[in-house]
Amino acid sequence: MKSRPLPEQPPLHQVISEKLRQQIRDGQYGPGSQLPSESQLIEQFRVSRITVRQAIANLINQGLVTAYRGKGVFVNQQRKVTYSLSHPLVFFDQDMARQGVSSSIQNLLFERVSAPEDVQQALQLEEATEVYLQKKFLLIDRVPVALDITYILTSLGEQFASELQSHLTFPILEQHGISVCRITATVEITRASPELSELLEVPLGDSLLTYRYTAYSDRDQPIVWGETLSRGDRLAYSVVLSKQSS
Amino acid sequence: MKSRPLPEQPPLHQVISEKLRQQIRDGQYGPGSQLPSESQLIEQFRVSRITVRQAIANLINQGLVTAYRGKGVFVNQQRKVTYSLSHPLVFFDQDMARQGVSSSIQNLLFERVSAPEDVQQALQLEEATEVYLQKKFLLIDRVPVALDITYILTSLGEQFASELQSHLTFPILEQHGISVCRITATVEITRASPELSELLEVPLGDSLLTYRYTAYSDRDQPIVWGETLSRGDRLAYSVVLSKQSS
DNA sequence: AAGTGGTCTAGACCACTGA
DNA sequence: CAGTGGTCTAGACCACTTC
Repeated sequence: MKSRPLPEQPPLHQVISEKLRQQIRDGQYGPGSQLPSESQLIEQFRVSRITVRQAIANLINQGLVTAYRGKGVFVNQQRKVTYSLSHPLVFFDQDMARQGVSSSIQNLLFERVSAPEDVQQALQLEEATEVYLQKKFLLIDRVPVALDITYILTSLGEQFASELQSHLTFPILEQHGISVCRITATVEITRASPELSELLEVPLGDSLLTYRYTAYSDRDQPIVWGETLSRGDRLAYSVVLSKQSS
Repeated sequence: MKSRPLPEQPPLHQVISEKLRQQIRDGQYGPGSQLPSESQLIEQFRVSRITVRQAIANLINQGLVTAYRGKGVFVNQQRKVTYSLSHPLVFFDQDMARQGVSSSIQNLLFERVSAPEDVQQALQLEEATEVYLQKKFLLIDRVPVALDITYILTSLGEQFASELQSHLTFPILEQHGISVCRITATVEITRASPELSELLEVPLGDSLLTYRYTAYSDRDQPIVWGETLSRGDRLAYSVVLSKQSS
Protein backbone atom coordinates (compact mmCIF):
# COMPACT_ATOMS: atom_id res chain seq x y z
CA MET A 1 0.00 0.00 0.00
CA LYS A 2 2.84 2.34 0.82
CA SER A 3 4.53 1.96 -2.53
CA ARG A 4 4.04 5.05 -4.62
CA PRO A 5 6.90 4.87 -7.05
CA LEU A 6 5.37 7.30 -9.52
CA PRO A 7 5.12 10.77 -8.03
CA GLU A 8 2.35 11.96 -10.36
CA GLN A 9 1.98 15.69 -10.24
CA PRO A 10 -1.66 16.42 -9.53
CA PRO A 11 -2.75 15.42 -6.01
CA LEU A 12 -5.05 12.46 -5.67
CA HIS A 13 -8.09 14.36 -4.50
CA GLN A 14 -7.85 16.60 -7.54
CA VAL A 15 -7.54 13.66 -9.90
CA ILE A 16 -10.71 12.23 -8.41
CA SER A 17 -12.70 15.47 -8.43
CA GLU A 18 -11.64 16.20 -12.00
CA LYS A 19 -12.73 12.74 -13.08
CA LEU A 20 -16.11 13.26 -11.44
CA ARG A 21 -16.39 16.74 -12.90
CA GLN A 22 -15.87 15.35 -16.36
CA GLN A 23 -18.45 12.66 -15.82
CA ILE A 24 -20.92 15.28 -14.70
CA ARG A 25 -20.16 17.46 -17.71
CA ASP A 26 -20.52 14.52 -20.05
CA GLY A 27 -23.94 13.76 -18.66
CA GLN A 28 -23.04 10.50 -16.93
CA TYR A 29 -24.41 12.15 -13.82
CA GLY A 30 -27.20 14.43 -14.96
CA PRO A 31 -28.69 17.34 -12.97
CA GLY A 32 -30.39 16.06 -9.85
CA SER A 33 -28.78 12.64 -9.97
CA GLN A 34 -26.81 11.14 -7.13
CA LEU A 35 -23.06 10.65 -7.10
CA PRO A 36 -21.55 7.40 -5.82
CA SER A 37 -21.39 7.37 -2.02
CA GLU A 38 -18.15 7.97 -0.16
CA SER A 39 -17.66 4.28 0.52
CA GLN A 40 -18.18 3.42 -3.12
CA LEU A 41 -15.62 6.02 -4.17
CA ILE A 42 -13.18 4.69 -1.59
CA GLU A 43 -13.42 1.25 -3.18
CA GLN A 44 -13.42 2.54 -6.72
CA PHE A 45 -10.32 4.68 -6.33
CA ARG A 46 -8.62 2.72 -3.54
CA VAL A 47 -7.98 5.79 -1.38
CA SER A 48 -8.77 6.86 2.15
CA ARG A 49 -12.00 8.48 3.12
CA ILE A 50 -10.36 11.86 3.75
CA THR A 51 -9.09 11.96 0.20
CA VAL A 52 -12.52 11.16 -1.17
CA ARG A 53 -14.04 13.81 1.06
CA GLN A 54 -11.62 16.42 -0.17
CA ALA A 55 -12.42 15.52 -3.76
CA ILE A 56 -16.09 16.05 -3.05
CA ALA A 57 -15.30 19.27 -1.19
CA ASN A 58 -13.68 20.54 -4.38
CA LEU A 59 -16.86 19.92 -6.33
CA ILE A 60 -18.98 21.57 -3.65
CA ASN A 61 -16.76 24.66 -3.67
CA GLN A 62 -17.05 24.79 -7.43
CA GLY A 63 -20.79 24.87 -7.05
CA LEU A 64 -21.29 21.67 -9.04
CA VAL A 65 -22.86 19.46 -6.39
CA THR A 66 -24.58 19.68 -3.02
CA ALA A 67 -24.24 17.17 -0.17
CA TYR A 68 -27.16 16.23 2.05
CA ARG A 69 -26.44 14.45 5.30
CA GLY A 70 -27.99 11.05 5.42
CA LYS A 71 -28.94 11.12 1.75
CA GLY A 72 -26.00 11.61 -0.54
CA VAL A 73 -24.29 13.99 -2.93
CA PHE A 74 -26.37 15.35 -5.79
CA VAL A 75 -25.58 17.21 -9.01
CA ASN A 76 -26.92 20.77 -9.03
CA GLN A 77 -29.33 22.15 -11.59
CA GLN A 78 -27.66 24.66 -13.84
CA ARG A 79 -30.65 26.55 -15.18
CA LYS A 80 -30.32 30.31 -14.98
CA VAL A 81 -32.92 33.03 -15.28
CA THR A 82 -32.10 36.38 -16.84
CA TYR A 83 -33.39 39.63 -15.44
CA SER A 84 -33.33 42.72 -17.60
CA LEU A 85 -32.00 45.86 -15.96
CA SER A 86 -32.89 48.01 -18.94
CA HIS A 87 -36.58 47.25 -18.67
CA PRO A 88 -37.10 46.91 -14.94
CA LEU A 89 -40.61 48.17 -15.38
CA VAL A 90 -42.12 45.04 -16.75
CA PHE A 91 -43.71 42.99 -14.07
CA PHE A 92 -41.29 40.58 -12.61
CA ASP A 93 -43.81 37.82 -13.05
CA GLN A 94 -44.27 38.58 -16.72
CA ASP A 95 -40.55 38.58 -17.25
CA MET A 96 -40.25 35.22 -15.58
CA ALA A 97 -43.29 33.73 -17.28
CA ARG A 98 -41.71 34.55 -20.62
CA GLN A 99 -38.80 32.37 -19.62
CA GLY A 100 -41.11 29.55 -18.71
CA VAL A 101 -40.67 29.51 -14.96
CA SER A 102 -42.96 30.21 -12.06
CA SER A 103 -41.92 32.87 -9.60
CA SER A 104 -43.15 34.32 -6.37
CA ILE A 105 -42.28 37.18 -4.08
CA GLN A 106 -42.43 36.84 -0.35
CA ASN A 107 -42.40 39.79 2.04
CA LEU A 108 -40.00 39.38 4.92
CA LEU A 109 -40.02 42.80 6.49
CA PHE A 110 -41.66 46.18 6.05
CA GLU A 111 -40.98 48.81 8.67
CA ARG A 112 -40.03 52.35 9.38
CA VAL A 113 -36.42 52.80 10.42
CA SER A 114 -33.90 55.61 10.60
CA ALA A 115 -31.71 55.45 7.53
CA PRO A 116 -28.26 53.88 7.87
CA GLU A 117 -25.43 56.16 6.92
CA ASP A 118 -24.79 54.91 3.40
CA VAL A 119 -28.48 55.06 2.53
CA GLN A 120 -28.68 58.55 4.02
CA GLN A 121 -25.95 59.66 1.66
CA ALA A 122 -27.38 57.94 -1.37
CA LEU A 123 -30.82 59.46 -0.82
CA GLN A 124 -29.38 62.85 0.19
CA LEU A 125 -31.21 62.89 3.50
CA GLU A 126 -30.73 64.87 6.67
CA GLU A 127 -29.28 63.24 9.70
CA ALA A 128 -31.53 60.56 11.24
CA THR A 129 -34.34 60.87 8.72
CA GLU A 130 -36.74 57.97 8.72
CA VAL A 131 -37.38 55.79 5.70
CA TYR A 132 -39.19 52.57 4.97
CA LEU A 133 -37.09 49.46 4.88
CA GLN A 134 -38.38 46.49 3.02
CA LYS A 135 -36.91 43.05 2.59
CA LYS A 136 -38.35 40.83 -0.12
CA PHE A 137 -37.50 37.30 -0.98
CA LEU A 138 -37.60 36.01 -4.56
CA LEU A 139 -38.37 32.39 -5.36
CA ILE A 140 -38.20 30.87 -8.82
CA ASP A 141 -39.51 27.37 -9.36
CA ARG A 142 -39.74 27.12 -5.57
CA VAL A 143 -35.99 27.63 -5.26
CA PRO A 144 -34.75 30.69 -3.37
CA VAL A 145 -32.93 33.01 -5.75
CA ALA A 146 -32.52 36.46 -4.31
CA LEU A 147 -33.02 38.77 -1.36
CA ASP A 148 -34.06 42.31 -2.21
CA ILE A 149 -33.50 45.11 0.27
CA THR A 150 -35.18 48.42 -0.45
CA TYR A 151 -35.08 51.78 1.33
CA ILE A 152 -37.78 54.14 0.17
CA LEU A 153 -38.77 57.69 1.16
CA THR A 154 -41.40 57.68 3.89
CA SER A 155 -43.95 59.57 1.81
CA LEU A 156 -43.86 56.93 -0.90
CA GLY A 157 -43.62 54.05 1.51
CA GLU A 158 -46.76 55.06 3.36
CA GLN A 159 -48.68 55.65 0.21
CA PHE A 160 -48.08 52.23 -1.29
CA ALA A 161 -47.44 50.15 1.80
CA SER A 162 -49.81 47.35 0.96
CA GLU A 163 -48.74 46.97 -2.64
CA LEU A 164 -45.05 47.09 -1.87
CA GLN A 165 -45.40 43.99 0.18
CA SER A 166 -46.41 41.73 -2.65
CA HIS A 167 -44.90 43.27 -5.76
CA LEU A 168 -41.66 44.63 -7.10
CA THR A 169 -40.94 48.24 -6.35
CA PHE A 170 -40.60 49.89 -9.75
CA PRO A 171 -43.83 48.73 -11.38
CA ILE A 172 -45.80 50.05 -8.42
CA LEU A 173 -44.26 53.49 -8.64
CA GLU A 174 -44.72 53.51 -12.38
CA GLN A 175 -48.38 52.57 -12.13
CA HIS A 176 -49.04 55.51 -9.87
CA GLY A 177 -47.38 58.01 -12.13
CA ILE A 178 -44.15 58.33 -10.22
CA SER A 179 -41.64 57.94 -12.96
CA VAL A 180 -38.11 56.85 -12.34
CA CYS A 181 -36.04 58.61 -14.95
CA ARG A 182 -32.58 57.53 -13.98
CA ILE A 183 -30.92 54.73 -12.07
CA THR A 184 -27.30 54.53 -11.11
CA ALA A 185 -26.19 51.06 -10.26
CA THR A 186 -23.27 48.78 -9.61
CA VAL A 187 -22.89 45.06 -10.06
CA GLU A 188 -20.33 43.07 -8.14
CA ILE A 189 -19.69 39.88 -6.26
CA THR A 190 -20.22 39.77 -2.50
CA ARG A 191 -20.16 36.92 -0.01
CA ALA A 192 -23.08 35.31 1.79
CA SER A 193 -23.48 36.39 5.41
CA PRO A 194 -24.83 33.82 7.86
CA GLU A 195 -28.32 35.27 7.42
CA LEU A 196 -28.14 35.14 3.63
CA SER A 197 -26.53 31.76 3.65
CA GLU A 198 -29.55 30.35 5.42
CA LEU A 199 -32.14 32.21 3.38
CA LEU A 200 -30.71 31.39 0.00
CA GLU A 201 -29.62 27.91 1.01
CA VAL A 202 -25.98 28.36 0.03
CA PRO A 203 -22.78 27.76 2.00
CA LEU A 204 -21.58 30.52 4.30
CA GLY A 205 -19.38 32.90 2.31
CA ASP A 206 -20.63 31.69 -1.07
CA SER A 207 -20.42 34.17 -3.94
CA LEU A 208 -23.53 36.25 -4.57
CA LEU A 209 -24.27 38.43 -7.56
CA THR A 210 -25.06 41.81 -6.04
CA TYR A 211 -26.93 44.65 -7.74
CA ARG A 212 -27.02 48.00 -5.93
CA TYR A 213 -28.89 51.00 -7.19
CA THR A 214 -30.19 54.47 -6.49
CA ALA A 215 -33.31 55.51 -8.40
CA TYR A 216 -34.01 59.16 -9.19
CA SER A 217 -37.36 60.80 -9.88
CA ASP A 218 -37.96 63.00 -12.91
CA ARG A 219 -36.94 66.00 -10.85
CA ASP A 220 -33.63 64.22 -10.28
CA GLN A 221 -34.36 63.57 -6.64
CA PRO A 222 -33.22 60.21 -5.27
CA ILE A 223 -36.25 58.31 -4.06
CA VAL A 224 -35.21 54.70 -3.65
CA TRP A 225 -32.02 52.90 -2.70
CA GLY A 226 -31.88 49.19 -3.07
CA GLU A 227 -29.76 46.11 -3.14
CA THR A 228 -30.50 42.71 -4.67
CA LEU A 229 -28.37 39.78 -3.58
CA SER A 230 -28.77 36.80 -5.88
CA ARG A 231 -27.54 33.26 -6.12
CA GLY A 232 -24.94 33.25 -8.84
CA ASP A 233 -26.03 29.86 -10.12
CA ARG A 234 -29.61 30.97 -10.67
CA LEU A 235 -29.63 34.55 -11.89
CA ALA A 236 -27.99 36.64 -14.61
CA TYR A 237 -28.58 40.28 -15.52
CA SER A 238 -28.98 41.66 -19.00
CA VAL A 239 -28.63 45.26 -20.06
CA VAL A 240 -28.76 47.30 -23.25
CA LEU A 241 -26.47 50.28 -23.52
CA SER A 242 -27.31 52.89 -26.14
CA LYS A 243 -25.09 55.72 -27.07
CA GLN A 244 -26.74 59.06 -26.54
CA SER A 245 -23.95 61.61 -26.45
CA SER A 246 -20.25 61.13 -26.20
CA MET B 1 -8.88 15.21 26.02
CA LYS B 2 -11.85 13.08 25.19
CA SER B 3 -14.17 14.86 27.57
CA ARG B 4 -16.60 17.02 25.68
CA PRO B 5 -19.47 17.35 28.09
CA LEU B 6 -20.99 20.37 26.35
CA PRO B 7 -22.22 19.42 22.91
CA GLU B 8 -22.08 22.94 21.47
CA GLN B 9 -24.01 23.20 18.28
CA PRO B 10 -21.63 24.74 15.77
CA PRO B 11 -18.79 22.43 14.72
CA LEU B 12 -15.33 23.22 16.01
CA HIS B 13 -13.81 24.18 12.69
CA GLN B 14 -16.57 26.69 12.18
CA VAL B 15 -16.09 28.19 15.62
CA ILE B 16 -12.43 28.67 14.83
CA SER B 17 -12.91 30.11 11.36
CA GLU B 18 -15.59 32.47 12.64
CA LYS B 19 -13.29 33.66 15.38
CA LEU B 20 -10.53 34.32 12.87
CA ARG B 21 -12.98 35.99 10.50
CA GLN B 22 -14.03 38.38 13.23
CA GLN B 23 -10.44 39.18 14.08
CA ILE B 24 -9.75 39.91 10.43
CA ARG B 25 -12.83 42.13 10.19
CA ASP B 26 -11.87 43.96 13.35
CA GLY B 27 -8.47 44.72 11.95
CA GLN B 28 -6.46 42.50 14.29
CA TYR B 29 -5.16 40.91 11.13
CA GLY B 30 -5.01 43.64 8.51
CA PRO B 31 -4.80 43.14 4.74
CA GLY B 32 -1.55 41.46 3.81
CA SER B 33 -0.74 40.31 7.32
CA GLN B 34 -0.04 36.75 8.28
CA LEU B 35 -2.36 34.54 10.28
CA PRO B 36 -0.98 32.33 13.07
CA SER B 37 0.53 29.15 11.69
CA GLU B 38 -1.28 25.83 11.87
CA SER B 39 0.81 24.66 14.81
CA GLN B 40 0.10 27.86 16.71
CA LEU B 41 -3.62 27.48 16.09
CA ILE B 42 -3.45 23.84 17.22
CA GLU B 43 -1.99 24.98 20.54
CA GLN B 44 -4.24 27.98 20.88
CA PHE B 45 -7.48 26.08 20.31
CA ARG B 46 -6.34 22.66 21.54
CA VAL B 47 -7.62 20.80 18.48
CA SER B 48 -6.19 18.47 15.89
CA ARG B 49 -4.45 19.67 12.79
CA ILE B 50 -7.27 18.53 10.51
CA THR B 51 -9.72 20.71 12.36
CA VAL B 52 -7.46 23.73 12.07
CA ARG B 53 -6.97 23.01 8.40
CA GLN B 54 -10.70 22.84 7.80
CA ALA B 55 -11.15 26.15 9.59
CA ILE B 56 -8.59 27.73 7.29
CA ALA B 57 -10.21 26.04 4.29
CA ASN B 58 -13.43 27.83 5.22
CA LEU B 59 -11.68 31.19 5.11
CA ILE B 60 -10.03 30.37 1.80
CA ASN B 61 -13.36 29.38 0.27
CA GLN B 62 -14.84 32.62 1.52
CA GLY B 63 -12.12 34.48 -0.31
CA LEU B 64 -10.77 36.07 2.85
CA VAL B 65 -7.27 34.62 2.93
CA THR B 66 -4.76 32.86 0.70
CA ALA B 67 -2.32 30.14 1.76
CA TYR B 68 1.19 29.92 0.39
CA ARG B 69 3.11 26.71 0.89
CA GLY B 70 6.22 27.21 2.93
CA LYS B 71 5.25 30.75 3.90
CA GLY B 72 1.93 30.96 5.66
CA VAL B 73 -1.64 32.15 5.40
CA PHE B 74 -2.21 35.78 4.53
CA VAL B 75 -5.20 38.12 4.61
CA ASN B 76 -6.32 39.22 1.15
CA GLN B 77 -6.50 42.80 0.01
CA GLN B 78 -10.08 43.91 -0.39
CA ARG B 79 -9.65 46.89 -2.67
CA LYS B 80 -11.97 46.89 -5.64
CA VAL B 81 -11.84 48.87 -8.84
CA THR B 82 -15.01 49.98 -10.58
CA TYR B 83 -15.37 49.90 -14.34
CA SER B 84 -18.11 51.92 -15.96
CA LEU B 85 -20.15 50.12 -18.61
CA SER B 86 -22.03 53.27 -19.54
CA HIS B 87 -18.91 55.10 -20.60
CA PRO B 88 -16.77 52.34 -22.04
CA LEU B 89 -15.23 54.82 -24.40
CA VAL B 90 -12.94 56.50 -21.95
CA PHE B 91 -9.52 55.02 -22.01
CA PHE B 92 -9.22 52.22 -19.59
CA ASP B 93 -6.04 53.76 -18.26
CA GLN B 94 -7.72 57.07 -17.61
CA ASP B 95 -10.54 55.39 -15.81
CA MET B 96 -8.12 53.53 -13.62
CA ALA B 97 -5.87 56.51 -13.03
CA ARG B 98 -8.88 58.40 -11.70
CA GLN B 99 -9.22 55.71 -9.08
CA GLY B 100 -5.58 56.02 -8.16
CA VAL B 101 -4.26 52.71 -9.41
CA SER B 102 -1.83 51.73 -12.09
CA SER B 103 -3.03 49.40 -14.78
CA SER B 104 -1.64 47.62 -17.77
CA ILE B 105 -2.92 45.53 -20.63
CA GLN B 106 -1.03 42.56 -21.90
CA ASN B 107 -1.71 40.90 -25.22
CA LEU B 108 -1.91 37.13 -25.03
CA LEU B 109 -3.19 36.19 -28.44
CA PHE B 110 -4.19 37.81 -31.70
CA GLU B 111 -5.05 35.56 -34.59
CA ARG B 112 -7.45 34.77 -37.36
CA VAL B 113 -9.78 31.89 -36.60
CA SER B 114 -13.06 30.59 -37.89
CA ALA B 115 -15.81 31.81 -35.61
CA PRO B 116 -17.19 29.38 -33.00
CA GLU B 117 -20.88 28.75 -33.28
CA ASP B 118 -22.10 31.13 -30.59
CA VAL B 119 -19.98 33.98 -31.94
CA GLN B 120 -21.21 33.20 -35.44
CA GLN B 121 -24.77 33.65 -34.25
CA ALA B 122 -24.08 36.79 -32.25
CA LEU B 123 -22.31 38.46 -35.17
CA GLN B 124 -24.83 37.15 -37.71
CA LEU B 125 -22.17 35.51 -39.83
CA GLU B 126 -22.29 32.86 -42.51
CA GLU B 127 -21.06 29.39 -41.78
CA ALA B 128 -17.30 29.19 -41.19
CA THR B 129 -16.58 32.88 -41.62
CA GLU B 130 -13.23 33.96 -40.27
CA VAL B 131 -12.82 36.57 -37.57
CA TYR B 132 -10.02 37.89 -35.43
CA LEU B 133 -9.76 36.45 -31.97
CA GLN B 134 -7.93 38.42 -29.35
CA LYS B 135 -7.18 37.59 -25.75
CA LYS B 136 -6.06 40.40 -23.49
CA PHE B 137 -5.00 40.27 -19.91
CA LEU B 138 -5.71 43.11 -17.49
CA LEU B 139 -3.44 43.87 -14.56
CA ILE B 140 -4.15 46.44 -11.88
CA ASP B 141 -1.45 47.28 -9.39
CA ARG B 142 0.46 44.31 -10.81
CA VAL B 143 -2.31 41.96 -9.72
CA PRO B 144 -4.14 39.99 -12.42
CA VAL B 145 -7.75 41.11 -12.59
CA ALA B 146 -9.41 40.03 -15.80
CA LEU B 147 -9.13 38.15 -19.05
CA ASP B 148 -10.78 39.78 -22.03
CA ILE B 149 -11.75 37.70 -25.07
CA THR B 150 -12.78 39.58 -28.19
CA TYR B 151 -14.02 38.41 -31.58
CA ILE B 152 -13.97 41.13 -34.20
CA LEU B 153 -14.90 41.22 -37.89
CA THR B 154 -11.89 40.54 -40.10
CA SER B 155 -12.08 43.87 -41.89
CA LEU B 156 -11.79 45.76 -38.63
CA GLY B 157 -9.27 43.38 -37.13
CA GLU B 158 -6.87 43.80 -40.05
CA GLN B 159 -7.22 47.52 -40.08
CA PHE B 160 -6.31 48.04 -36.46
CA ALA B 161 -4.25 44.95 -35.72
CA SER B 162 -1.35 46.74 -34.12
CA GLU B 163 -3.41 49.00 -31.92
CA LEU B 164 -5.73 46.28 -30.75
CA GLN B 165 -2.83 44.50 -29.21
CA SER B 166 -2.05 47.16 -26.67
CA HIS B 167 -5.31 48.98 -26.05
CA LEU B 168 -8.92 48.34 -25.24
CA THR B 169 -11.18 47.67 -28.17
CA PHE B 170 -13.81 50.39 -27.99
CA PRO B 171 -11.59 53.47 -27.78
CA ILE B 172 -9.70 52.33 -30.88
CA LEU B 173 -12.85 51.94 -32.93
CA GLU B 174 -14.14 55.25 -31.67
CA GLN B 175 -10.93 57.06 -32.54
CA HIS B 176 -11.22 55.89 -36.11
CA GLY B 177 -14.77 57.01 -36.54
CA ILE B 178 -16.41 53.64 -36.18
CA SER B 179 -19.10 54.38 -33.72
CA VAL B 180 -20.65 51.76 -31.55
CA CYS B 181 -24.22 52.85 -31.08
CA ARG B 182 -25.61 49.96 -29.10
CA ILE B 183 -24.33 47.19 -26.88
CA THR B 184 -26.36 44.30 -25.57
CA ALA B 185 -24.76 42.65 -22.61
CA THR B 186 -25.22 40.21 -19.77
CA VAL B 187 -23.53 40.00 -16.40
CA GLU B 188 -23.36 36.77 -14.47
CA ILE B 189 -21.17 34.57 -12.35
CA THR B 190 -19.13 31.81 -13.98
CA ARG B 191 -16.47 29.49 -12.61
CA ALA B 192 -12.74 29.54 -13.25
CA SER B 193 -11.54 26.93 -15.74
CA PRO B 194 -8.08 25.45 -15.18
CA GLU B 195 -6.66 27.97 -17.67
CA LEU B 196 -8.32 30.94 -16.00
CA SER B 197 -7.50 29.67 -12.57
CA GLU B 198 -3.81 29.83 -13.40
CA LEU B 199 -3.93 33.15 -15.22
CA LEU B 200 -5.92 35.01 -12.60
CA GLU B 201 -4.26 33.24 -9.71
CA VAL B 202 -7.48 31.99 -8.14
CA PRO B 203 -8.51 28.49 -7.06
CA LEU B 204 -9.96 26.20 -9.70
CA GLY B 205 -13.69 26.78 -9.93
CA ASP B 206 -13.59 30.13 -8.13
CA SER B 207 -16.39 32.58 -8.92
CA LEU B 208 -15.68 35.05 -11.70
CA LEU B 209 -17.70 38.13 -12.60
CA THR B 210 -18.45 37.67 -16.29
CA TYR B 211 -19.50 40.39 -18.71
CA ARG B 212 -20.59 39.30 -22.19
CA TYR B 213 -21.53 41.70 -24.95
CA THR B 214 -22.31 42.21 -28.59
CA ALA B 215 -21.55 45.66 -30.00
CA TYR B 216 -23.49 47.06 -32.94
CA SER B 217 -22.40 49.69 -35.43
CA ASP B 218 -24.52 52.71 -36.27
CA ARG B 219 -26.09 50.70 -39.07
CA ASP B 220 -27.13 48.19 -36.45
CA GLN B 221 -24.70 45.58 -37.68
CA PRO B 222 -22.97 43.51 -35.00
CA ILE B 223 -19.24 44.09 -35.24
CA VAL B 224 -17.72 42.81 -32.03
CA TRP B 225 -18.51 40.04 -29.61
CA GLY B 226 -16.64 39.89 -26.35
CA GLU B 227 -16.37 38.43 -22.93
CA THR B 228 -14.57 39.75 -19.87
CA LEU B 229 -13.90 37.37 -17.01
CA SER B 230 -12.90 39.19 -13.85
CA ARG B 231 -11.82 38.34 -10.37
CA GLY B 232 -14.80 39.06 -8.16
CA ASP B 233 -12.64 40.42 -5.36
CA ARG B 234 -11.00 43.01 -7.58
CA LEU B 235 -13.58 44.36 -10.01
CA ALA B 236 -17.07 45.84 -9.94
CA TYR B 237 -19.14 47.26 -12.78
CA SER B 238 -21.14 50.45 -12.69
CA VAL B 239 -23.90 51.45 -15.03
CA VAL B 240 -26.34 54.33 -15.47
CA LEU B 241 -29.78 53.52 -16.83
CA SER B 242 -31.80 56.38 -18.25
CA LYS B 243 -35.38 56.12 -19.22
CA GLN B 244 -35.95 56.92 -22.82
CA SER B 245 -39.30 55.47 -23.75
CA SER B 246 -41.54 53.19 -21.84
C1' DA C 1 18.04 22.98 9.29
C1' DA C 2 13.75 24.70 10.86
C1' DG C 3 9.24 26.14 9.87
C1' DT C 4 5.49 26.44 6.80
C1' DG C 5 1.40 24.49 4.38
C1' DG C 6 -0.14 20.14 1.22
C1' DT C 7 -1.27 15.39 1.00
C1' DC C 8 -2.62 11.02 2.85
C1' DT C 9 -3.59 7.07 6.03
C1' DA C 10 -6.55 4.29 9.54
C1' DG C 11 -9.95 4.52 12.64
C1' DA C 12 -13.70 6.49 15.64
C1' DC C 13 -18.16 8.56 16.90
C1' DC C 14 -22.17 11.40 15.63
C1' DA C 15 -26.56 13.14 13.12
C1' DC C 16 -29.62 12.50 9.74
C1' DT C 17 -32.50 9.79 6.17
C1' DG C 18 -35.37 6.25 4.73
C1' DA C 19 -37.29 1.74 4.71
C1' DC D 1 -32.18 -0.70 11.22
C1' DA D 2 -28.45 0.12 7.65
C1' DG D 3 -26.52 3.65 4.89
C1' DT D 4 -25.37 8.30 4.24
C1' DG D 5 -22.45 12.39 5.03
C1' DG D 6 -20.27 15.49 9.14
C1' DT D 7 -16.83 15.88 12.60
C1' DC D 8 -12.59 14.74 14.90
C1' DT D 9 -8.29 12.40 16.41
C1' DA D 10 -3.12 10.97 16.04
C1' DG D 11 0.41 10.41 13.17
C1' DA D 12 3.22 10.29 8.80
C1' DC D 13 5.69 12.01 4.72
C1' DC D 14 6.33 15.60 1.24
C1' DA D 15 7.34 20.32 -1.06
C1' DC D 16 8.42 24.76 -0.49
C1' DT D 17 10.48 29.04 1.79
C1' DT D 18 13.72 31.20 4.65
C1' DC D 19 17.71 31.37 7.28
